[in-house]
Amino acid sequence: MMMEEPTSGTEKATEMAVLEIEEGTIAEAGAGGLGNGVSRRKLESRRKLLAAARRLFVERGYHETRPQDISREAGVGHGTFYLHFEDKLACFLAFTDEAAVELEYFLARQLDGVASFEDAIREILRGIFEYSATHPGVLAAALTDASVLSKGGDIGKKMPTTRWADGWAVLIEKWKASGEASPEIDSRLAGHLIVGAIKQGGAYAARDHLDVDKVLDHMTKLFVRMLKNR
Amino acid sequence: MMMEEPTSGTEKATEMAVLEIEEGTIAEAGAGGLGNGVSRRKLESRRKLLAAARRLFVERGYHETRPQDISREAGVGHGTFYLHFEDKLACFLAFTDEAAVELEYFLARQLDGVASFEDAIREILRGIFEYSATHPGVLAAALTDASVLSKGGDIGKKMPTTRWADGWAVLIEKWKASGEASPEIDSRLAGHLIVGAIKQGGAYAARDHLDVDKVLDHMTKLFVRMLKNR
Amino acid sequence: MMMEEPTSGTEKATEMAVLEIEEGTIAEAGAGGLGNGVSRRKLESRRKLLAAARRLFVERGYHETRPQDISREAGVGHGTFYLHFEDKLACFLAFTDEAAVELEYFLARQLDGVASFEDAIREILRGIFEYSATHPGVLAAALTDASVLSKGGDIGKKMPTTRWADGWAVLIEKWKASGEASPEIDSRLAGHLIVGAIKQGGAYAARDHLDVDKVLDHMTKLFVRMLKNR
Amino acid sequence: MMMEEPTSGTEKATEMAVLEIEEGTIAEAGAGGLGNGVSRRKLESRRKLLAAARRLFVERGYHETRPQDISREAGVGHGTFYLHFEDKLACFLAFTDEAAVELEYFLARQLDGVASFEDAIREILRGIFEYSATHPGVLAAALTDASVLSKGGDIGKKMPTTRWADGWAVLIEKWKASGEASPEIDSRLAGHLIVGAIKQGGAYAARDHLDVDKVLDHMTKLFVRMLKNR
DNA sequence: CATGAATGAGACTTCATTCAT
DNA sequence: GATGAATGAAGTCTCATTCAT
Repeated sequence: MMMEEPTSGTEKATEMAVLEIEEGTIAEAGAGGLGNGVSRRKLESRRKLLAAARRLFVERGYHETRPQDISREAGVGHGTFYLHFEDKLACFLAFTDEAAVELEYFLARQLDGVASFEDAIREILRGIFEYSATHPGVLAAALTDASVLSKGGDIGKKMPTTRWADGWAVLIEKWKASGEASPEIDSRLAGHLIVGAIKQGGAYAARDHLDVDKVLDHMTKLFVRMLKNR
Repeated sequence: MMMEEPTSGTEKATEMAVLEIEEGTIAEAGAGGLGNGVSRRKLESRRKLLAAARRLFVERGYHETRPQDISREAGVGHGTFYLHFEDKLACFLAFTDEAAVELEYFLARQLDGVASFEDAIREILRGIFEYSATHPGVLAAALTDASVLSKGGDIGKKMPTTRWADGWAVLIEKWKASGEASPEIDSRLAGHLIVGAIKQGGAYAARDHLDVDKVLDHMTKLFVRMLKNR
Repeated sequence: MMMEEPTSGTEKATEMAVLEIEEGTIAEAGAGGLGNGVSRRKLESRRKLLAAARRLFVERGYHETRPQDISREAGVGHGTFYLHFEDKLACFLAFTDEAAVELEYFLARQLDGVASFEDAIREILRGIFEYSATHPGVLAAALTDASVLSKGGDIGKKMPTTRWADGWAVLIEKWKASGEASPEIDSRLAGHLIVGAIKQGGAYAARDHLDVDKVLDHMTKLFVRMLKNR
Repeated sequence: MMMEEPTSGTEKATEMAVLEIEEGTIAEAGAGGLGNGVSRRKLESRRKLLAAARRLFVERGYHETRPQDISREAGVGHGTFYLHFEDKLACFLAFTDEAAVELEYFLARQLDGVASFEDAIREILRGIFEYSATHPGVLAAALTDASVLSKGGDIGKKMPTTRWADGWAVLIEKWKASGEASPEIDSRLAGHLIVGAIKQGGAYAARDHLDVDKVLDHMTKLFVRMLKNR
């Protein structure tokens, strides 16, 4: 559910989300007539590269994907890759960011009009699982440990893991304020624990082909128990 | 224990365990002549290689550690590496197993005579944190995602992550039986969630230099809340 | 003295030399209306490119300077480079020619009204050293070995080295005719020796931060000794 | 005479000189039985690589010679190159050193029993020209400007140019002491001038196919005039 | 005429593994 | 059993040049 082969159905949603973002950018670029042609061409290349990168990073993982493969898959020259990304790592981080933005956008919808704390947790998890179902392997790939990416240690960029942990922390703070979550919880730590648990649990569920609904149910219950004010 | 898979009770505090075996060997050697000497030499090489591998895998990670480095660090010839390990991956898995065994042995002590469920969780976590303090980086390295290790996908071996998740599952089952943990918990899933949470939480705590005791306290509370029967 | 950072003082002289050529062109263009605008625009681009090329070839050397760098430094598009120069080598040779013309123009002034043979040598050297002081690195760059420039061997163009060696040969012939220089000297060979000596000596003086006046004095004496009729 | 096509006659002398040096090394290694086998194999590889490097650097120049070409020419694997040289530059410098040692050894013979200052100059030049005749292109290649070799500027190693300039400086000092050379000469500067002159003059003579004996004669005369005490 | 995105051959270097000694 | 020299496929990235806009 959270790993393995990329599907065809995937790309539609992906491209949609990406398009929306890019449309925004283009829209911002404004009414200019000339610049847009150039810009469009370059953006098109970048889009193709990023889509190819996503496919390959998901399918093969970071170390098994060569810039060359990405270029070929994207149907552009080898050099074009380096026109858009400083290096392989930058490309991976761009993929990772894209996935994060995409999931967050996805979740935002999921949470629309959700009232209770328990429902929110369930809907977020449901969103993640649905995203994982329609974008197989993307989350697993995007959550790749930063430590295996760079030679010199720190990357400097905020990886999705941290980003999402922070997101959870914000939510937990809100629930603490509303009295739904226990006031004694360290929300940042709890955020990290939850993200770690989701990552591991998702991988386990995918590997052993567990029933998604049951897992969702269970995880919801466990997280609620962990956080709920009593 | 001559080649291949590292052993069960063996690697106490690695070096200690090895010493014990060697003492055994030496004792045995008593009457023996040639064969034993050879065995000792081989074991000695393997021990040095494994110790070097651990140092380097911890310090630099899997991809940044080359068999040559391990051999040099161990003070043996490069070819010797392949007398003891089929390939680099096998060596890493041996390290990983060693660390798992070591931690389990460490935890076994920690749990001696612990009665209540809450105390058990606290003591296990305390054990993990203490082990991490005395063996910095080892757990993080040993928990390296299987997906970044091999080219062809599956490894076939049970990685520490799974192993420890199973361990937690067994404990949870026990606690369910004694009525301390909620009967409705899926212990295997919960085991994975906990391992993921510990991994992520530990990395977060280490990265941000959090106070270990506070983290320990918090994590204990959260896990207890998650599991406890009410 | 003969190397290092390009200065502002440089550009004035450069532009002057180039301007003279351009003025000719513009004058020729005469009454034309449209053509002139285009021509001016094109010349402007070429001038900017050449100035940028000089800065970069001096600062980084031939192999470390890419056409792209030159274009960016010149503030024109990358493609524009190839509108003005057949390839990178042609651009370098243009730079080299420009420097040669410039130095010759510079020296012509220096030699105005110099009578004796010894004074002439001293004034030429002084001119070279002054030029080097106000155009740091330009001569060193312009004297780059032809052999490191092209893949296929010969370049076909006369490089400054040869050009200047020929210049010295002409002078020496003159001095031979006037009885000041020894008649038995092979002036072409001597010209090359002198140019080689100046190049090497200048590099040495620059590298070791020698006192310019002393070096000038010494070199003058040595060359005079070498050539003088006795 | 000092450039262009490498010949067959070349290699014999080269290898001889190299062998002598290496025999010395091996001899030093002493009577050891075991180590020698290994050492011999490695030295053999290095010798083949260095011979290949010399051939290619001479024939094509530094920038047109790839490590890969050197390995193939030497009949060893690509990786072997990096077993012996840290990088391409290190290999070039090794070649350069070898040539310097070789020429110095060559010249030492030439100078045996030469008494007068004029004879010494003539014999040194004759030695250089003879070396150039039997090792075509080697000196021109070895005298490659340090500035075109490395990206970051300084190399740190003393190039043959400097080395030989220093050699001349020592000789000139000696001649000054014996009263043969003018006492007012700055020997270090003069050394550089002479090396530059020889380099340039040699290149000119080679390019224009001048008669070696005439050039030798002329250069001797000019240098003697330059240095002689009167 | 001007632009700058695109190109792809090819540069240098690394490293897991083998094999002669 | 031990050694370490040797291997060569593969990796990442550059850059002189072209060409669609």
